[in-house]
Amino acid sequence: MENEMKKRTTITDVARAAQVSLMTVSRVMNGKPGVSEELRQRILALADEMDYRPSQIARGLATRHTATIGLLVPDIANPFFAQMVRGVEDVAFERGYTIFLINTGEHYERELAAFDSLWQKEIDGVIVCSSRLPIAELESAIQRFPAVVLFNRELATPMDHVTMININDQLGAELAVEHLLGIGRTRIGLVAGPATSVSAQRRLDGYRAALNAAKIVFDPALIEYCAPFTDDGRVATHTLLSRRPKADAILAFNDLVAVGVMQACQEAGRRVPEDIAVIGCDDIPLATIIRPRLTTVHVDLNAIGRMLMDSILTLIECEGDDDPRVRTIDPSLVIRESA
Amino acid sequence: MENEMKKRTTITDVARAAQVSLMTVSRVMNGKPGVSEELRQRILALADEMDYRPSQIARGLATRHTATIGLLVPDIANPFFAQMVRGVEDVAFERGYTIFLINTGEHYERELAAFDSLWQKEIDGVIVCSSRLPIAELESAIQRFPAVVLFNRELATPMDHVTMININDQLGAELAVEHLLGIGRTRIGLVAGPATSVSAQRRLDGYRAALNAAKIVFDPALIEYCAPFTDDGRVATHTLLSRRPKADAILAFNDLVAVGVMQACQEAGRRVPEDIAVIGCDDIPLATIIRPRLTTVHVDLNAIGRMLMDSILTLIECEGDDDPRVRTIDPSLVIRESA
DNA sequence: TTGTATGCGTTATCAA
DNA sequence: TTGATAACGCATACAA
Repeated sequence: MENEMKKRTTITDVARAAQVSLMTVSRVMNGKPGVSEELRQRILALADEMDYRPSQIARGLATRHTATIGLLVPDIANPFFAQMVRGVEDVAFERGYTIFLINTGEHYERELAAFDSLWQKEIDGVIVCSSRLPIAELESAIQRFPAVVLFNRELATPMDHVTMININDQLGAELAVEHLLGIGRTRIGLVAGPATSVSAQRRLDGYRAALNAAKIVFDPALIEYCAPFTDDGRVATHTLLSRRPKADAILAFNDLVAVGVMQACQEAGRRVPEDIAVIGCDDIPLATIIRPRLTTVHVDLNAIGRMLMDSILTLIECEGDDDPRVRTIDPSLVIRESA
Repeated sequence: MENEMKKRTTITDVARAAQVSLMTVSRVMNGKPGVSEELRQRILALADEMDYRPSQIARGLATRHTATIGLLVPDIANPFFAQMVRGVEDVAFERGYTIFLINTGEHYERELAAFDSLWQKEIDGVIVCSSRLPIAELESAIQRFPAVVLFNRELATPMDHVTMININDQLGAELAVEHLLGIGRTRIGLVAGPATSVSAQRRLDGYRAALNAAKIVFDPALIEYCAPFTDDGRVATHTLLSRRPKADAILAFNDLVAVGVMQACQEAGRRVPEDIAVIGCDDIPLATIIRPRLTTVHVDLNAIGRMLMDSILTLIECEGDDDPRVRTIDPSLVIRESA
């Protein structure tokens, strides 16, 4: 069996067919000046007829630009990232770029290997979401790329070719706790997510700050860490509830966890929101699907994705001199039925 | 501002440093024979020290292999595809390949443009999920690629370099309807999804076949098409219910739609599953999150993703002579609480 | 306005 | 076991 394709038409083929030099065709394909309108039209028609498409990889070798971006996410199956990735890819497509998607799976070696792999592909830039790498490793991993956008990670020393975009998780948690306080809840639990997560840490900070502002003493027994999934949230909530049966509200690390919290409450004979109010984070589609509808800290994931891609493009194309290197996104609270 | 990176070390740099020719280094990096063990070790050490990584794009130009696969999906934000993509990417990573992800957004021109874009990147193969292109367009779009895997689309004429993998949606629907029949339901509605979807068509076929086998006459008024999302399913169900108030079961196009069906039933004062049994399709994570837990037609999305990537690799690497060009995946019914 | 020579980083081919 | 040379397809710099 031979599955040899018919050879791809090259710029040379077109030049030969048009009886002109390579360069004339090259100029036409790149829309550069210096070709008579008549010739231009003739070549365009011919190229189209011959179904000629310039090889991006030959072009890349010559120009050092591949019109290609690396996108690192912990897990595309997580709706949080899936939604963002869609935003990234939409903008990429509009602007003629293509996305290399890699899942790190929260796995150390895999993330390092991913950087190496992308480096070999000579990408124009890389967008790194929620990297779990230690700060030193991360810095050395990204420094070699021409442009970098870091999502939900901060660098000690800002670098010229990297933009950092962060969700103000602390503010989000504060808004949530303030709302809970406002509806009269004072024994507020926190199902806090992974202890190693930067976001989790920032949300804990916000939680404490809001309690502090209301002069409520912090009770460590109201905190329970867990993996960022529904069932883990459910289990963690049972633990929390058995330790502090009088809790009258719970803030969850994310919406997935929040659903687990609600399940546990129901299993423990508590009504949501009457007995226990529940607030999630992120506002993924699930939040409006579940009953009671989830009150949650909202961020526009799709818009963030678009922003990530926009940012890396200004870094690449405009050399983005007058562009802020640090950007933060303020979430808002969406009040639905669970609190 | 200059964000010029330090130049990437090339094979020439390493050769010069090692006082050998390009070719020797090339042989070592590719693990090819014909280099003395001593030299090999010396060069390996040197390359490592100099942090040398071969440029995949130069290599691609020389070999016509880019270790790169295109992956077309309608929408990565759809958990069905997100889960599959994760499986694809996992295998790709294990095998040293990188994935170009593109969303077609169910949009005609965008899908065509995506094929063009991937063609220019000189990918080694493309995995196409649930293409919405008319058959002729699809065939002409894929024929130029060296290897193609088609998911949930069938070609009239099997081609040598394309493998087709399909979920047996008809069987899935049959299993669901048979179960419904088995628990005594006879007025079974179908919230059928998009009329243009191949899967929807196949599920309708299965639905009719199962009714037929049970000698129940087909009632078109029990069918309602809708977009494949929760709220659309909810609306469609209200329509269906107002037309056929005595329906005692509903099969939904997918799990998202099934949740909408359950919501509509509750809004219409029906209990699930007592008054109306509900069955979904796909078994996405949501199915076990929602209450009552969703009875659904199960497929292992992650495994399918892995299979897609495996298939394209055998097409590429083994020239897959003795490999079936058509493969079908039989779903199974997972009985939980909603039916 | 058009063309020629050269190089991008790598592998393939052939020679030593 | 090693090395020199020619591609791969395109763009840049410079000539005509």
